[in-house]
Amino acid sequence: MSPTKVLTEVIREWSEVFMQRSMRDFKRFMNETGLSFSQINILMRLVHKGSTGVSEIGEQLGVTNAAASQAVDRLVGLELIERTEDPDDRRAKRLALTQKGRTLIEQGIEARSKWIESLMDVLTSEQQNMIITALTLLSETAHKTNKLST
Amino acid sequence: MSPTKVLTEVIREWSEVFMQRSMRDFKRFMNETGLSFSQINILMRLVHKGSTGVSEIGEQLGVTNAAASQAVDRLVGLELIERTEDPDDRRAKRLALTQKGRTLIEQGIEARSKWIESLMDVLTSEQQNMIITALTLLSETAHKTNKLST
DNA sequence: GGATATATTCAACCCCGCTTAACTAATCAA
DNA sequence: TTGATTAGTTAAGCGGGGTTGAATATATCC
Repeated sequence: MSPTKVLTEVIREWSEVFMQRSMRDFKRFMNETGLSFSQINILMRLVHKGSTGVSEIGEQLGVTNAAASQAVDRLVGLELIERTEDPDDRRAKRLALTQKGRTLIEQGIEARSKWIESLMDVLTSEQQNMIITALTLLSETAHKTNKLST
Repeated sequence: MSPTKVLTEVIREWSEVFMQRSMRDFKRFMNETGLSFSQINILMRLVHKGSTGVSEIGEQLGVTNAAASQAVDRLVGLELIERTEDPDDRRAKRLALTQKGRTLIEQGIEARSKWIESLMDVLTSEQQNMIITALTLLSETAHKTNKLST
């Protein structure tokens, strides 16, 4: 087997395992919070980007502005995000997480993290160190390449 | 900083990066295929488990059997899964992916994999090897512990 | 063989999230 | 200034996906 084949195979395997697990946890998170996939998507976006406008939300989700506006409205109602006027362009709105929203979404990320941590428990500290190095490298690379693409 | 702190911090960072990216790609996949979160969840389950009954589906999704039955029905209508009588217990149905369904969901996994592969492109082959080893280890560990919990 | 349990489906109903279309308000440009 | 564009909201309507409750068919138990 060629080295490239090994690489893609390993990644595919890991993606499948990770997705399988994530789906289950994510569904559970949706049920617990009562939030929809799109709503969580919006909150995640805001964690990552700080603040954005309604159109950008719609664009990322691949839905119309109307849909985005409605989704935002529900989240504002739940006090998970704040919607204020953009002082520079008063047509636009600035959307940002409330503390409540931030806490909630970070709990979701924590839950995901905990699973990987639990995997670590059965490994030796050398193995753990290697994985730490690997994941750090992947995160850093992701950040660099994200800057280019987004 | 203690070693444990480093570990949790690294994992949290990676989870956030990965989730952020996954959400976007996943939503895109949903839009392209026209499938809902639950439907994809069911298909993923079948990729993983081979074949199951309707009740198990409902259980995994945390919904009633009626809801699971309806969801299954729609997927059968789309020719993504097959529903046949269980010869051992003729009250039950056996659900399995069609070739069409299998292909579709594997494309989804492929898409997820491709992102990680693209990250690899900018790394040296030593770094790549380390990541391969790390992910292999994680996958294996996940499989082992899954056997215990499920 | 009759009562009970299990697996699934059917029927009626409700809510959410999406779409299109119409509307308001602010900004830009000639 | 006015006409076009841009950001966002609102309204009406549709379909998906959820619920409960009853119906159906098969299995199991005594």
